[in-house]
Amino acid sequence: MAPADQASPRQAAPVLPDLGLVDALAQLSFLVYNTLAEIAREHDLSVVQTRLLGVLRDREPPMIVLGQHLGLDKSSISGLVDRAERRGLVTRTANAADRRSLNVTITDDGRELVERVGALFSEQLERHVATLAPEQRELLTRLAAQVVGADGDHREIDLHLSPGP
Amino acid sequence: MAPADQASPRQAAPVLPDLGLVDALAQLSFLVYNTLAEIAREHDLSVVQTRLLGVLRDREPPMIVLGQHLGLDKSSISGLVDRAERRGLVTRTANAADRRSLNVTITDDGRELVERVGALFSEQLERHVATLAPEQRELLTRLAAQVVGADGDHREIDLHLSPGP
DNA sequence: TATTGTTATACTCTATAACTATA
DNA sequence: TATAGTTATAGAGTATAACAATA
Repeated sequence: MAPADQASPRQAAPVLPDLGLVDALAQLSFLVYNTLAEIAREHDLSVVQTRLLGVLRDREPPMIVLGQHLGLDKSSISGLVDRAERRGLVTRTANAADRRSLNVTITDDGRELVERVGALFSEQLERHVATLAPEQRELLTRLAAQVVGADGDHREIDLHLSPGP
Repeated sequence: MAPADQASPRQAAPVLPDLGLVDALAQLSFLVYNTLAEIAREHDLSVVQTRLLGVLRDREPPMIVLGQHLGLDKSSISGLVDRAERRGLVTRTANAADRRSLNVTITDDGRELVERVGALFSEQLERHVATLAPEQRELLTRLAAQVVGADGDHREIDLHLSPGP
């Protein structure tokens, strides 16, 4: 490519679009969402399947609770778990306390898969923020956390990616 | 941070989760995405239908170009436009320069709808960042814009919501 | 009676492959 | 031949409604 003149991005100056808060947030979110969707797809997962596995990393909830975590109807969960189970990523297990209920458990394969996807997602996101200086990253983290923390009803994404310091 | 003591959120302090950058970004993005999805759904729109209308606000592209904007195969665009056209939100019009091609145009109804959804999305997002001080909002905007601007291939969300000052 | 989960049904969204009509 | 668009088909994902089993 290299259109040389016309718009000569000589070097560093990335020609930042002058966005308002709402547009900037919308575009950032879209970028992040697409990043996850793309990596998931490369592993034959949808975003919702990835979220399913993410939730199950540290829980073995009954179907109905899973539905609450993911914001889905129980009939949607049935199908979702069907497909994941068919692929050997999760299993349904009996619930000792209530015989109507079934717990959903991630398998070793499922765990391995979600960890791989999570790691790649994390790497890619790091690449996206690579132009930020350390203090800026720190700042962005705090601001994002504050906005998220101020929200009440909080659907799950829950890939808890950062291994933490 | 200042985690007060174990778990006594005396008052204002919203007990911010101590997230890493990646988790904070993921959760923020998820929050924003869900906000749009929910408002769209209340208007019988999916996120992709909303994006379709958003793109068409200032363009009348041929189907194939629409597919490039939205990152979809031409067959997916056919169906998408079919359903939107059936609802009277867009129309297909002849392309003078190439008789194989059809331009897609938003209707007045479509425009009205996407503007309503965009306004509500904007309001809701403003509510989400309401806990930020003006300088923080300014900062978040700049940081988000910088991350977005550093990205190359940029799929469209394009609701250009902020009427701008 | 109420709740947990499944199934039947219907619709959107997506892609691949085969097709038509232009170019 | 190559490109723009449609259609047929297949599958995921979603919800509503009706159902069975259990509480």
